[in-house]
Amino acid sequence: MVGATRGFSRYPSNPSTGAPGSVAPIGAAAQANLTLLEVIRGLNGSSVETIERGKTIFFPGDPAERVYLIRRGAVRLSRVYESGEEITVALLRENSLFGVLSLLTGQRSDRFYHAIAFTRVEMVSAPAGSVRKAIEEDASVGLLLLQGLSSRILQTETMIETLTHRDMSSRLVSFLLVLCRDFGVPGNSGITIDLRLSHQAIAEAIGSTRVTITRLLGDLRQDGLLQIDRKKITVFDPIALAKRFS
Amino acid sequence: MVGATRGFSRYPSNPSTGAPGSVAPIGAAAQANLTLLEVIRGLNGSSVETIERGKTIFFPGDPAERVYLIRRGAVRLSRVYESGEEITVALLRENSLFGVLSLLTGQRSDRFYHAIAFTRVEMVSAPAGSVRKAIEEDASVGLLLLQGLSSRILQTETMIETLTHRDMSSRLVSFLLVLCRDFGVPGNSGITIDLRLSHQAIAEAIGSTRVTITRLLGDLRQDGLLQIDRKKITVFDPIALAKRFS
DNA sequence: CCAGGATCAGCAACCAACCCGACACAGCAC
DNA sequence: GTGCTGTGTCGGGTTGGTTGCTGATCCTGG
Repeated sequence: MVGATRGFSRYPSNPSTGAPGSVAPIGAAAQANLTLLEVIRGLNGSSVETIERGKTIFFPGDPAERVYLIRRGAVRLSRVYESGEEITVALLRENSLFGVLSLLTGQRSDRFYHAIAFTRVEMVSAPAGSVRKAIEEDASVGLLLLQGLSSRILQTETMIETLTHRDMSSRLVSFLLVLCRDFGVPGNSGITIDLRLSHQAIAEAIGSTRVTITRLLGDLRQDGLLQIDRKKITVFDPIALAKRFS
Repeated sequence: MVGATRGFSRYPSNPSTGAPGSVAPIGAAAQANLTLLEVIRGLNGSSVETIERGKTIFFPGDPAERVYLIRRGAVRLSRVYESGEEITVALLRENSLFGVLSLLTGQRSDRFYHAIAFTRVEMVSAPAGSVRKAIEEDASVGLLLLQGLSSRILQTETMIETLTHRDMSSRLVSFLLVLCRDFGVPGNSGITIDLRLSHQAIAEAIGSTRVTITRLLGDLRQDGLLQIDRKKITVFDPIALAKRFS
């Protein structure tokens, strides 16, 4: 253990959450080269669904009985308050697990988040009971799930990092970098975030307001750091953007 | 599915994260009534350690090779920036798993958080390899870990909720409620948060500054909502405190 | 293809919350 | 005693929330 002054980078470069679908298969199910997706699809009571953008996957208060895995698209977990205000708790990408609450105990429990399709979503799901049984029958299924959940935790924790920045500019920059990591597709002029993001949606994710996001995005665009074309943001150079931390 | 106007509460009352140690044992290891703690303690290469308050458990940059479970006390995961600024990513309580990064892939990876004992900590740990092997031998171990991780995710997500509040007052109140949930011990005059929290520590957890926390805590105390005795906060009535959301 | 509505982006003026810097003092350890 | 850490307080200045309005863009159904 050396001192406390090693290379701490502000750019979220968690190696393990870098590439979607990077979960390495290990164990018996893996020997057949099964991915988590194929495992879940093979379970009793599983289903494959396509959900249109904006449609609800589950409501708060619904019973938590299934586990979901995103095959394509993005899902937004949010919390709705009495005031009508809504905040985004997580933006889940391909290969993300959600609805894991249902795995927690044997007892019934209810969803407390609202899950909506942020884009058109293809996903597979299975009853929590089947998942539990599958784990007992084939331990490598447990391992796959474990790895999926671990990467969810890392994702969520980088989001916490983003949210503890005090000034909104840093917060926005940090969030954009997270989005590049999770939803970025490289192009010839930079990384394009493959989501149609309204300013309002960004505000709800980082705890700000629509007006502020408009202003800050305008600044970043004027400084030649990014470009917005039909609600899709292209970050020209993530490294340069990362220098924008205050 | 009924309408969108059901009882959304701002008070974090996630049933499944309510009581520490509420992970219900299911499966083969569980038939011997094994808890996650006993399972890990029984693994090859496991160790039981006691860490003094303020001591480091692992540094960023250290190789990620062990999985930890807190038996007693609290652990702080934080990120240190070049500027010397430090933010808290998670405050982990008894029965929380951490260091799960090491489970992710077969390859080597490095810690990117700093884990320090926030109180005196008793914990058990085991090499990631042993944990993997244990899962393969006994599937119910996987289930136990899965449940541990699920509850970590829920915990982290409520923290995100806390951090998306726009005004610091709401953020502080929300954080205090989270602390009551995770570290609260009921007494005759309310719930006491069993941590010695400096204002600075709170600021680092909710993305604010020491001065602001001092002011806001002063307000709450003056309004008869809480009491601070030798750095331990007692919330008289969480419900009343929850009304303090702006 | 176009009309009409809904959602979204951009802008300005106002104002307060809160960050910053600075300082004084209390408690505790050594 | 002397540090050290933590708490309490005060102004000045700025970020960013709020409100309100306008025009652009997108979507849908005729």
